[in-house]
Amino acid sequence: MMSDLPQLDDVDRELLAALERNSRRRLADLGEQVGLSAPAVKRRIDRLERLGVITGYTAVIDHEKLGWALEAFTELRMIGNTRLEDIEAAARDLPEVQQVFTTAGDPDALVRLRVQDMAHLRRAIDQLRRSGQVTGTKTLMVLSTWSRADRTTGPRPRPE
Amino acid sequence: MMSDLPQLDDVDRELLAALERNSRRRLADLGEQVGLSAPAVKRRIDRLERLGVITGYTAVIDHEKLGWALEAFTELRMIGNTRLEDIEAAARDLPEVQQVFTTAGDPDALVRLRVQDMAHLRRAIDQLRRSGQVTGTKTLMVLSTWSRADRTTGPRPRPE
DNA sequence: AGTGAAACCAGAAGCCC
DNA sequence: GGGCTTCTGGTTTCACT
Repeated sequence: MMSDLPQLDDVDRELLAALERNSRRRLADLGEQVGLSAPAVKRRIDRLERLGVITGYTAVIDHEKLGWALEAFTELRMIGNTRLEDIEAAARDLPEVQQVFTTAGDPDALVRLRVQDMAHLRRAIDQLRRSGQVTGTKTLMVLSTWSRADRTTGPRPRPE
Repeated sequence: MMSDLPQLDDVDRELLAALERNSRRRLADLGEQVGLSAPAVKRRIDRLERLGVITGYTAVIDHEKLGWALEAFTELRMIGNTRLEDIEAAARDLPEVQQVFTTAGDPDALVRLRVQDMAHLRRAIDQLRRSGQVTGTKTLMVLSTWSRADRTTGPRPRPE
């Protein structure tokens, strides 16, 4: 996975930042912001996709409005010979799992969970303990979340 | 923030899942998948946006390809009278901070950092310690990351 | 690489069921 | 609430610089 860095200029970086904030801006809008025409912007974006700098486009969902109101972090500790990718693979099968981070050091992994209520959380943690070779967990309730990626401007224009 | 839950049916949920995977599918495509016409899909999406279930649309960026190859979690401990929102506000000003979670329990907050190298990480942690009323930090290097939101299908079709 | 004009096609709106 | 048709306008391609 030794991806050498593509050559990007300031315009590319500005486009990336704009698309991260709102991936549905019009090509002409983006062009106005960075000082290019719409076709030029399109070719830039195509290139960024081809290079793998942009890996996809996603809708930001407010899971609280779907009834999944609780969030928690669970630290996982595994038996010694567990491979990192197995930890990750086991955890991400659960729909409650939003993110998995394998780490160097004491907890072997951090799992971010989204659940509907405490009973649901208990079930999810039980599942985690069952799957794989977990030797122990420690769970931390989340009181508030802030994500840079979620700092999108509201879905006003909606070209797509 | 007591948002009562909007009434969503299975089609809504299927649309949300599809848009989370790829927010740039054509309305007609989405309609084919869920068994509706394109205008009907548009009305559904408009409603989901209006309800605040969909809060935005963002491009998924591979920060490793931008040279920000290292990731870390830093646990923050603050002096007793620090307000949660102040913790969050202080951390998110740093460009290195990707996510901030305030928690109930031992660490007061978890901060996910993205940096270019170890020197950069040291500077970011120093900043965190300076800003706000941090009494201590403990940092964990991340070996691998998996995010449900990043499981987008590649940017093939590109309507917008 | 970028611009500008033209063609094409997806999205938005109106209307009827 | 959904489908169909029309029309608007953004995206895309092409020719040129």
